Amino acid sequence: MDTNFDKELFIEKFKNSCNRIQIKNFKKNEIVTTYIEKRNQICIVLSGEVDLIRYDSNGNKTIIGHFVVSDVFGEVFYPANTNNELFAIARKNSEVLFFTYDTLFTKCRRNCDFHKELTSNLTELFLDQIINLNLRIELLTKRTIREKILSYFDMLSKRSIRRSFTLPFSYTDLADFLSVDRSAMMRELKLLIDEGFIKKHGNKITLTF
Amino acid sequence: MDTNFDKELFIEKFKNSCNRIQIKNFKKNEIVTTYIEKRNQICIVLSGEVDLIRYDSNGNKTIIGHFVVSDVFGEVFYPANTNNELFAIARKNSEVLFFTYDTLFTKCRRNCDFHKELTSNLTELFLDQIINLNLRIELLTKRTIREKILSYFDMLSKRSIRRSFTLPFSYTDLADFLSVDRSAMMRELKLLIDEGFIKKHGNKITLTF
DNA sequence: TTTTTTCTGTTGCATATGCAACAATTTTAT
DNA sequence: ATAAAATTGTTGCATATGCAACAGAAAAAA
Repeated sequence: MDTNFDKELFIEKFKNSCNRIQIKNFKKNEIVTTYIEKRNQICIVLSGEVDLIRYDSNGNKTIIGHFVVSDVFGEVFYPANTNNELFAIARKNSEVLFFTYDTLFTKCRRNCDFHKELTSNLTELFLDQIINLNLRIELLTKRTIREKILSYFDMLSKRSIRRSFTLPFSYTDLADFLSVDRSAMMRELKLLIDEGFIKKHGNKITLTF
Repeated sequence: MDTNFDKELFIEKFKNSCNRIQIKNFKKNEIVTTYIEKRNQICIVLSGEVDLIRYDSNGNKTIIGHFVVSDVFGEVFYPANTNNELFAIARKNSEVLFFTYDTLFTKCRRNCDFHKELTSNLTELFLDQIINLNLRIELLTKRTIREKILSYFDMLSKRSIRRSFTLPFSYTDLADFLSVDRSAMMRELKLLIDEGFIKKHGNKITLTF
């Protein structure tokens, strides 16, 4: 984004100016929230990383979303009658800010002027989230495992401005994120290495094409 | 959404109050916009339907998004260095509103007070778009064609509040939307019919489970 | 440290899905 | 009205992917 909106600053302001919000800390692997009838809840990651998880009836785990600092998530982003059981889990020790969407449109007790700004800043956060979701859809609509892997790696490469980067996931989780079978993904990774497209040391990947 | 924000009204206001926006009409199958360096462009569907399309190097067509009245789309929702060639095409005769994201934060010539409201209303539009994208991701992360079909049908069923509904796509396009092979999808549809899960007359589907 | 758990890497096999191809039907254009 | 184009419905075959299973490595817990 080439706007001059300062997310960090916004979050700092958010944090200190309003009594309608909560900030909680979570240790690695703690459940941050479940998506069950907290209809208007919005969460913002202040530090750490949070994953949104779905287990289907076959026991398949899918990492629906992977959120980092300043990313927004929460049940408000799902339609009311979803029959999915989703839950957010802290992947690292994390700090998460909670509020309800309604809060935005009513004054808080202190009548803080933070509300004036909040809406437009929230627009920016939402925009970023839409961009993330579109990237995710780009990935998921790729037809083969190979294409999914390469798209994702390409994205990480661009993000780090290097041909090398460290995966934010274990390989097990990467498979769940790309929504493919782990062993099939490992097989494809091996092929990509053998064919000289990538190099791999632990969870560090280098693109060689 | 259970807010009292009136999208139709907002769009009407939008349409009449500001000189920073454009409204264009498109006939069925006309290209609405291509995603090439119109970096901050935002589009809103005022009437009709618009699809966002990607063709990959193998000639596979994917319907990345399907937009209806009050849905937002545009290049602003994609990161700058996307190597995807996307374009939006009118699926029916459509009316589309265009503006640039920057416009929001500068006054227009008439100094209309529409800007005051715009941001918060845009937040609502963005929120709706996030919900749509999350639904799409739900679909795409389903592991089998059968699950994708049933999830999608379930969604349409809930939306129409009936067990019967009309597909907004041809079957060819439905396959491109679910990101699967058409013939494989047709085969699976036939199985679903044979096993008594659904009924199908033309593009009208009835759930029977 | 030692033990336990999770993750990685790999393979054989089963099958769901993709691909190609075609006729029949429906829709759109002339 | 007629021709052209697109969609639907179907099938045989090839293969990419999923599934199960396991051993070794690494990480976490005790």
